[in-house]
Formats: sequence, C-alpha cells, structure tokens
Amino acid sequence: MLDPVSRVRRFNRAVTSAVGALDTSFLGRGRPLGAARVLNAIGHGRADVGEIRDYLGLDSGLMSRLLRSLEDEELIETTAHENDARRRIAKLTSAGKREFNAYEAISNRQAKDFLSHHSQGEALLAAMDLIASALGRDATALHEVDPRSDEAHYCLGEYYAELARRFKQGFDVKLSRDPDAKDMVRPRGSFIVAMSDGLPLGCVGLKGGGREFAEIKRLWVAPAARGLGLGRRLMDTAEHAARDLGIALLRLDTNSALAEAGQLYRRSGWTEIPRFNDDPYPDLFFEKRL
Amino acid sequence: MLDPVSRVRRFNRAVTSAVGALDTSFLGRGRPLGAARVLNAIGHGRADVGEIRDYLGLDSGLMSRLLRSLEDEELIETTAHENDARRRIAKLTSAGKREFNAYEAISNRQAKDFLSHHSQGEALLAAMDLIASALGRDATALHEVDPRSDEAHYCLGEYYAELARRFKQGFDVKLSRDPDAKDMVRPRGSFIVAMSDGLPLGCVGLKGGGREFAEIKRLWVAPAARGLGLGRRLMDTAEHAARDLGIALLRLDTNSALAEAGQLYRRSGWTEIPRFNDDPYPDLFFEKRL
DNA sequence: GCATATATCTGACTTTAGTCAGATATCGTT
DNA sequence: AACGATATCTGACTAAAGTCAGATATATGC
Repeated sequence: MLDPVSRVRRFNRAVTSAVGALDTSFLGRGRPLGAARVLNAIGHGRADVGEIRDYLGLDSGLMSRLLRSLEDEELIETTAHENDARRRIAKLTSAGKREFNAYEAISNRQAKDFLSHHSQGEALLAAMDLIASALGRDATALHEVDPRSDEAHYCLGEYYAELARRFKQGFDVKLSRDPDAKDMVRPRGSFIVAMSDGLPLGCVGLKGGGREFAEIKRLWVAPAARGLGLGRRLMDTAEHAARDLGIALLRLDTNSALAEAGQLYRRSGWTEIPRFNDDPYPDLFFEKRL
Repeated sequence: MLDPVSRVRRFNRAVTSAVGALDTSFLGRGRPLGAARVLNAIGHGRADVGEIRDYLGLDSGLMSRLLRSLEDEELIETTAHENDARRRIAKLTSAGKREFNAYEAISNRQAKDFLSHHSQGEALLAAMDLIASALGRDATALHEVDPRSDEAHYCLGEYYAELARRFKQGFDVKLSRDPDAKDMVRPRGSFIVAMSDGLPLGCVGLKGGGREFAEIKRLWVAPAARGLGLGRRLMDTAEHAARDLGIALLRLDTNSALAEAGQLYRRSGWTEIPRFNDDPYPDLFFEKRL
C-alpha cells in the first residue's frame, strides 16, 4: 500500500506535529524559546559560550543578547575563562538551577505521559531507540576506552546476555576464554565502544599478546543500532588500531548462530580458516592479513 | 543503562533536531514557513479555510493574510462555499500546482536521502511505522467500508500473508470458509478498517447471515500498530455494529498460534465454546452474548 | 423580519528571531 | 611593542509570527 518514501514521509508528518507540541511546552514558563534553549544547554553542563552558540546554531549577536536577558533574570552568571579572558563561561545561579529543574520536570513529565499513554511499551521504546540511533548516526562516536570502564562493562554485559539467548546450550563467560583486560589495552591491544548521546551502542575488542596474530573479540551492536552499519565501523576502527600497533595478522572466532556477524566478516575481507583454539563456543574461524 | 523516561527523551532530542532540518527545507523556495505550510495544506486536498486554520493552529487574522499573500503570488484562488457564502474555499491555480509539486519533490528527495543513508532499511521503516502509528493514535479512525474496497483488500492480503507465516502448515484462503463479501455488508453484517493518515492499520469483519448467530472474522492489526489497543477498538466497534443490527449472539474461531488474539477475546468478555464449524484452520472457538 | 451566531477580513500592534557592521578586549606570535 | 586572529558585545536594522479589537457579510432560529 505504501512505498518506503511515503512511509518515511508519514513518519515525518507524525513527528513534526508531536515535536511542535514539545517546543511549545518550553514556552510554559514565560520565557521565549531561544532563552529557554540556552538555559537548558547550560543546565546540561555546557559552559563555554562559544560551544553553546555552535550547538544551538545561533548568531553571536543573538547569543549575546540571550545571555544578557538570562543574566537580567539572575538565572546565570558569566565569568571569563581562566586561561583565555576573551572566552566567557556561563554558570547557573541557584535561581537558575531551580528554573532548569522546572524545565527538566516538564520534559520528564511529558516523557512519562507519553509512556503511560502507550503502556504496552517495550516494542515502542525499542523502535524509538532505533530511530534515535539512526538519526544520530553521524553523532555516534567511537572511542577507545579501558575494557574495565563502565561503558565497556555495560556493552559486555549485554553481549553475554545475548549470547546466552542465542546459543542453544546457553553461554557461561567462565567457560569461554575470557581475554585478560590487559591484552585489550594499549600497547598490546585496544577496546572500542560506540557512544550515541550517552547511550553505548556497540563495542569491539582487539586482543594482542605475545603471539604472531592478534584477535578480534566481543563484537557487539545494540539491537537499537542494527542495520546502520555500526558493526562495519567498529571493525574498521579495530583494524585501524591494529595497523597502528604494528599487527600484521588478525584472527577471530565466532558461532554460526550469529549469522549477521559471519556475513559482515565475509563481506569485509576475512577468510575462513580451520579452528585455531579450543574454546567450546565458536564453530567458525576467520583471519585477515593487514 | 537508561530508564524508559531517558529513552523517550533521547528520542525527542534526536527527532527535534531532525525536524528542525525539515522545517528549514521548506524555506528553500523564497517563501516564509507559514505561507508554505498553507500552500501545502491546500495541495494535500484541504480546501475549507476554517479547516486549514484549525489544522495548522493559526489565528484567523494571520490565516487571512497568508491566504492573501498566496493569492498575490497567484498560487491559489478562493471562492465562496456553495452552501454557505461566509466560508471560503481555497484552490491551487496551475502555478500553485507547480509550486506545490516543487515542495513535494523536496519532501520526496529528503525521504529518499534518508533511505539511502540508512540502506539496511526494513527494520528502520517498521520502527518508523510503529512510532507514526503511536503518535497518531488519536488520529486513527475506524470506518465501515465495503469488504471489496481497496483498503479492505490490502488488509485482507496482509492478514492472509501473516497466517501463512504463522501457521506451521501454511494457509490457503481457498481451504478456509471464506465468507461471502455480501455477508459482511449491511444489513447482514459489516466490515471495519482502521486508517491512520492514509495507511490501513487493521480490520475486522462482522459476518451475518440467516443463522442464530453472527461471526467475527478477519481480525487483523498491522505490525506497525500492535500494542496500541487497536485490536480492542476494532472489536468494540464490531460489537457495536452487531448490536446496531439487532444481533444477540456472536461467535468466532481462531487458532492457538495467534496468542495475542486469544488473550484479547478472553479479556473482553468472550467465553470458549466447543468447535462449531469444520474449517480446518481454527482450533479455538469463542462466543459472546450481547 | 430581527436578533444572534458564525466565518472571514482589516488595521494596528507586539514579540521573537535573526542579520550585519563595527567596537572592544584579549591572545599568540614575532 | 606591534600585528593579526579570535571571542564577545553593541547598535541598528528586518522579517516573520502572532495578538486583538473591531468591521463586514452571511446564516440560522424565533
């Protein structure tokens, strides 16, 4: 009945009117939208005036006036940057914090109302995650982090949970050859997470060590971000890190139950090889020469 | 990592900036946003000035001026309503149609760009459908239509396809007791479809005939609209139609593979009864006294 | 036929957003 | 100390959106 273009446009229409309502809700406190946006940007931790200007896409004259009006309301204070007196740093006063909290309460209230109107929620939330990830794809940044960091931990937890769901025999981390975190930290290896607007969307580990090859481990992409090419980006970044570390040969093991992963490897230059370890879970082995 | 409220707010943030971009694209033809919105409303078939004003939420003075400016550009013409000379009817001129088509081309272009940036698409499109349906839930209208109409046909096609997927033994319409369309048209019965912004989201048939009971048939809800209470609304409307037609007893057959449907029936006052027909597909039978 | 309601239009106004040129202060470099 | 580059601010302006009080014409109910 509807072609993809019409479906995208239908979504746009639905969302445009919903967003219009969100905008007007920011007008509920007797302050124009522009000033409210600046106040909220500061409340969310942006302090550098130039950064806020870029983020909100404002002209410097307009920005200056909005700051002045918030200062007149005694909601913010500005001071010079400590190392560069040309730059200004904005901070909420205690009245500003109260006002910011009131805006936060409005936003939370709206989100709750939305959820209570659509109580069957998990499918809807998953769809919202997927779309937020897709729209913010350009904003999904890959970072090298310590595999023992919070973000990494979260990703690994989700990864193990998914393996447990997808393997007929379940999955127990202890039985698998859990790579020592030190092998996934420079200079031996690397661990990369993809973050979008505070939400970890995927990870991959590069496990070095004393051998003639390094291994790719723990490639995971959040369900909310599948189909957006994130797996490919993670793998590319891991390979890049491997080259950077002077690694010439990469290997990985996987399971045929993880069909998407197998496809990705085959499509990006990996070749199947015989088993090279005695881990009980994998049944498929690949390598790639850099 | 994220609670539901934060997930909704993340979605709102992502979508707000995307919608901002859509808005500015409507400025690409040297016309203010307000005038462009009115022109597009008229192009999409809204003719009554008051209706457009309500739809766009405009003040009558502003609306009047926007119409005037479009008239000055010779993009629209207004005439009095034929039965009520106070009301005005707006129509595109041929120049107006060209201009409207140019806006349509921009919208289509944007939708295509979006799709090509997210090529793995079907999961994303399904998520967009779900969200558009959820946001437009209040706008989902149930209509009584002829079961041979296009909308009904589309719904039935999707319904059969889904049965074929979900039944182990497949599904062949010809083997099932396909109710004669005439039994689902007044005064014998009824056929109801749910439409949201042009997309059929569900259907249900009420099949009358010469017997002591009428049957509920072909209850279907589009995947994009599940969990929004549409099944319940369809059933309520069908029951209402049945009462209207003086029907005192309803029966239906279903299959235990369709778990959601069974739940819905049980929760809305239906009681399980023994088999009352020899259709090969159903294995569960219900009735409800009105 | 008259009073009242309804739909639209006009004029006068305000607020908000945005633009742009140039002023001011500070920084980094030589 | 002098230079250009950078960050912010100020003043003067425009465009767009929105508000509100009537004016005008038509419809409806009694």
